[in-house]
Amino acid sequence: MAEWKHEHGNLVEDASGKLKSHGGRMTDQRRFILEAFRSASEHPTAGEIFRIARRRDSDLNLATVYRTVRWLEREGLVQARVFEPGSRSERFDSARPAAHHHFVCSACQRIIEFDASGLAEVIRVLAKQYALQVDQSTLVLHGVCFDCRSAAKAHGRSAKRNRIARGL
Amino acid sequence: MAEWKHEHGNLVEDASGKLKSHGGRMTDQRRFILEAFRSASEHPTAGEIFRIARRRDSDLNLATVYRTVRWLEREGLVQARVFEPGSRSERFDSARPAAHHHFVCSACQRIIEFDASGLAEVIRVLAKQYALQVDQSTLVLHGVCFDCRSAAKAHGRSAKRNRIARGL
DNA sequence: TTTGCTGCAAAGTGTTTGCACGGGA
DNA sequence: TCCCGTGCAAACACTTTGCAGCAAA
Repeated sequence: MAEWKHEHGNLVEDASGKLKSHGGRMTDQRRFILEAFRSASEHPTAGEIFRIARRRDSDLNLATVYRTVRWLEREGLVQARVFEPGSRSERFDSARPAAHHHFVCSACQRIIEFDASGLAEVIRVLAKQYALQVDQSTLVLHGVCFDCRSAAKAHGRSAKRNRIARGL
Repeated sequence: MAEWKHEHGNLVEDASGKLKSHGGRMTDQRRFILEAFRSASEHPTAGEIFRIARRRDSDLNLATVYRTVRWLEREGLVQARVFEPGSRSERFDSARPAAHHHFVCSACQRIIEFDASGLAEVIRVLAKQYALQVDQSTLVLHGVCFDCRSAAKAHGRSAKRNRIARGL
């Protein structure tokens, strides 16, 4: 995975561009939200973005965060995802062109991204076999990440301590 | 896919078994819910199960449906899934031992199951590469199914008419 | 009689919407 | 001036929970 915390690239600039071409405005709130998105842990929820952005504008409202992420979604700059039923909140993911997939650690909740190049071939075969037109694929793996496995092996270093070590 | 509507097998019997071994009771409500599950379209929501089961017991309550499906989930007989963020409800899936994956048709909303045998190898490689312990994998494909593609090609047979033809 | 299951209503969570105000183009 | 974006509160959709009564063992 090289770096589990990947670059969100130029979300702010991309968004500014989209705004200009639609007669929209780059307000302080939007900038704070975009920056929060960028500094948040991977795949933040609306609430997580809100809590971070609010540090810069204590009057910021959750509704504004939702409006902004939904707008980013419409513009194709981010994607909403639900990684597990039961955790009822959507997580937002910078929608990069290359298909990227996710591993969710059931111990520390970390979400690791990866490219599954081999998957493309599997899907191609399936599409042919079942005569499907496949537009999008989502692979989510659940299990235990390397750190948590090492931790468990080492001895009592708990998933909780892993989370804390990562600042979550 | 052989048959898109697969056998839910003996959900009722399986459930009875689990009930007996835990001192539980097979009530009418539970039976109606289990049978509704079986006769429902693939991957029903709690609401869909409720609407069907209520035809047999007009006093049935949604809360009872939720309690029952959550219990089935705990017993490992069904699995909750969210196929698309934005459709806020969970869908329930008979949890068969073999990993099975899903294709969601964006035209007629049909959910098609398939076995992706090739996927296992892809995952094995990923697990090794990233040093992950993978316990569960979920592959969801979005696109257009064979029927809807044919329909579109044939001429105006709409996705809606497809749905109706399938009794949804 | 004990205990499990139910219906009901209320609460809870995450997300969306109507509205009036305020500020930028 | 126009109208976009905001905060606020209410509405929403889905799911869960507390409780009292009922029913099966």
